[in-house]
Amino acid sequence: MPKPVRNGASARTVVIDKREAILRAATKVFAVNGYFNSKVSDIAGEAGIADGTVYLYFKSKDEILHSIFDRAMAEFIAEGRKEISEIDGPEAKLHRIAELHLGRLGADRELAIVFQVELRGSTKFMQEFSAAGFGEYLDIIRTTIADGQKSGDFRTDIKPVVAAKILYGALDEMVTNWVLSNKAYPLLPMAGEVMKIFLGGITKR
Amino acid sequence: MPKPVRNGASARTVVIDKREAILRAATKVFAVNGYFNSKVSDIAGEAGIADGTVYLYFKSKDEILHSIFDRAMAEFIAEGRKEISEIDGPEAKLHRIAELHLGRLGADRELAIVFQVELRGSTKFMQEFSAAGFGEYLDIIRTTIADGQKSGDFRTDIKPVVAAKILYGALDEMVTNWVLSNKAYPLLPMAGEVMKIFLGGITKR
Amino acid sequence: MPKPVRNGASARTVVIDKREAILRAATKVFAVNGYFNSKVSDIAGEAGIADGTVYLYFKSKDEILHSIFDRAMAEFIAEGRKEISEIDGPEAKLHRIAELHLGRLGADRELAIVFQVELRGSTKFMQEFSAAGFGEYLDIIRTTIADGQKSGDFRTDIKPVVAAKILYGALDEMVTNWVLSNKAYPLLPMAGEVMKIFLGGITKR
Amino acid sequence: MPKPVRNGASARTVVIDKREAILRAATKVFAVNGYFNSKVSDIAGEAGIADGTVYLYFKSKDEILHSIFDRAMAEFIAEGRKEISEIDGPEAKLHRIAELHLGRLGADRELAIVFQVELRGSTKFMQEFSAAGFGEYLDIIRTTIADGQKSGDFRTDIKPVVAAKILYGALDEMVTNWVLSNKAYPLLPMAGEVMKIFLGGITKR
DNA sequence: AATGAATGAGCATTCATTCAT
DNA sequence: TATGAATGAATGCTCATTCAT
Repeated sequence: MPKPVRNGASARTVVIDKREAILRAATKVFAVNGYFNSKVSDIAGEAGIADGTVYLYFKSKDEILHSIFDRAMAEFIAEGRKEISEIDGPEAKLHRIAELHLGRLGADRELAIVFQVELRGSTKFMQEFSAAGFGEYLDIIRTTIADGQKSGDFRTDIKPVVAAKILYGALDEMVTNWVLSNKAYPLLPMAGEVMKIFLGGITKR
Repeated sequence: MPKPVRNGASARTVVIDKREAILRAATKVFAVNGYFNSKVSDIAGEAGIADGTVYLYFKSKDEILHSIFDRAMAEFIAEGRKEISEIDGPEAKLHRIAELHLGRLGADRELAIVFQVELRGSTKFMQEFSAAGFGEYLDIIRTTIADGQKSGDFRTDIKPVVAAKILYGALDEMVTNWVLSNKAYPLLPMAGEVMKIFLGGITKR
Repeated sequence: MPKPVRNGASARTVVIDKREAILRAATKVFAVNGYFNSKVSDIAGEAGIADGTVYLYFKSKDEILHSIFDRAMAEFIAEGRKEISEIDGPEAKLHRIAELHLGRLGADRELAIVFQVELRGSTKFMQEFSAAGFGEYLDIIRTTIADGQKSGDFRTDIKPVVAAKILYGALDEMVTNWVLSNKAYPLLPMAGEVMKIFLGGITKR
Repeated sequence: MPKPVRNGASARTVVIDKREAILRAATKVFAVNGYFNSKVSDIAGEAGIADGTVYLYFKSKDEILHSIFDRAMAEFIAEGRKEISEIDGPEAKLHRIAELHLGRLGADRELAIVFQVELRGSTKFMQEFSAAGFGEYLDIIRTTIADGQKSGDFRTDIKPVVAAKILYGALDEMVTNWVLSNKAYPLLPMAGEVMKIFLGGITKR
């Protein structure tokens, strides 16, 4: 039942905006205080709405955290797939993944904090996380490496799964260090550093 | 409720034992439920003591988590230093570090869970963690790599700090994956896999 | 959402209909969940209107409960007065009252539940209830009994007020038992059972 | 592990006392405000303890209400059984039951309020109530009436179940009226009034 | 040292009511 | 009239910590 709309924005837009506002506010609040130390009223306050309103868009505090992850991970994966499909050569593809990974999180410190720190606050969540998007992400890397082996670019004496975890772990560590560091340095350039070593390790000589 | 003492253990020994018992119990409880979902009474119950007794050995629940880390990290570093001092060659040293890292955590799944998951539940804690032993651990790796560059074994176009983080990140990811995996596989052998790639990446050709 | 109107009903009629619909819906909802466990939105949903619309017809949730009682009690009393005025003899009059009481509630289980159970959820409400229609109802019974004493039909060594309460209590208990019983039996026939004993107790021998 | 006790009271006694204190406080608070309008902190305050302490003795607010009923009903039934076993003749037995019923509740107005009003605030509770002690109580009355029929004292053209409900309903109504009345009159004497009519109605002529 | 009963601050969530449209 | 999104006050319950014994 669409109500008359004054400007170009639809009623649906308003809803999306408020949902977005809550997610943004929650990301910020979680980043600063941690999930367990954040109160729902903090999130509502940050979003400029009443406490109860949060529950019109999310079922629980927990669901907010999940949504932050879901939304970001979906974008992450979609963007990743799209970009590497437009690039030729496994080395260039991996390089691009590393740039996307560090570029995206490096551009949104709060999101990075939630990803690196809060998301891991519980084994339960980590396992759901692992079962969901994370596995898919790791798979993109693994496949790219396997393709590189078939094309003769990469050493065949290494297991793609393991190599994928190593690359992910290296990138992840860059982010965690960056997040926890007090010094403000750009995260994106670390992609080159990581790839220099990683490609050195997997490329055929 | 003084327990009968078998050997000539002093009162001090009893204290140490009880402190140890609490830390062991807490590691187990934290591993299963997560830090925030664990009650002090759960820990006390697991340790077979009264709730209040916990506070004779630790100032707060938070301090217990810190102590778990402190104790493990101290052992970790001491053992690491000792072992690599007995080994010659930067490659062999790094290899030994990887083995120690995965060997130790692979032998104590509960400790591994607390390290990989619970320890990261708060930015605040992560920063303290970072400031403390973790930096020292990373430094051992960094120094070893720098030594390898001086000795001509490793490429000099990479920054030791970055390479150290990459190695740590790769090892860390192995542990996290192992912890979150439902399949029971040995963690230690992954050390070889990681080193195959990492050394390939930093060794001069 | 104006519904198509079949007959020449005025806007006023629509209002009355909606008010009725809310009361009917509320009776049903209260009967199932109890007053305190019923949400205004449940009532609105049952009535097929928006939550806010309820407040165009009733000032508060509390007022709805009052209105259910008021409306039913007014009907109850009016019908009672009318019927007993058409009947001769105090015994027959009391018998008719019992039949009306059990007949009416026996025909509307939901209303009966609200009367027997929900209406008594608060001392405050019970006192208002008592002060209002209930006293009037009891008075009809009392007067009939007093008349029977004057006419020489009933024993004069009993107080009409007490006897009236006893009859009301007996009928009320029949309803409560019927409401709470899982077995489906007709309530009306219990009127005869009650009167057999009650009249036996108050009739001159 | 009995701790040294100063006076004759055991540790167990202390617990019982506090549990009792909570039940007494809750009965008072429920009587004044009604169950749903009473806060757990009100009960704790009335009992002179901290809010959390309530939960050391009761699982929930709901359980407190149940316990009030359970305890009182158990006493009620035990006392009833004992007394009527010591009395001869069905008329005298029924008379004693009426006296006990009105005497007990007439001596504890708060308990009476909870019994008459709060206990009926929810269909669910009423059904549990019905299934539990209440049925047993009604059974005592029913059996006594049936015995009176066998002994030739009571009319045999009435069903004992129905007669039992009528007596209970009459007594119950006396209590409810007394509870809701603003005038302070003694409840116990009403027993005689009720029995005068009830026995008149069921006794053989 | 050890106990565990008692404390009370803290918080997610609900829902009656309002009001802009 | 009607709507239903938004509000925000209200509260049962938990659990880290204390302390009398």
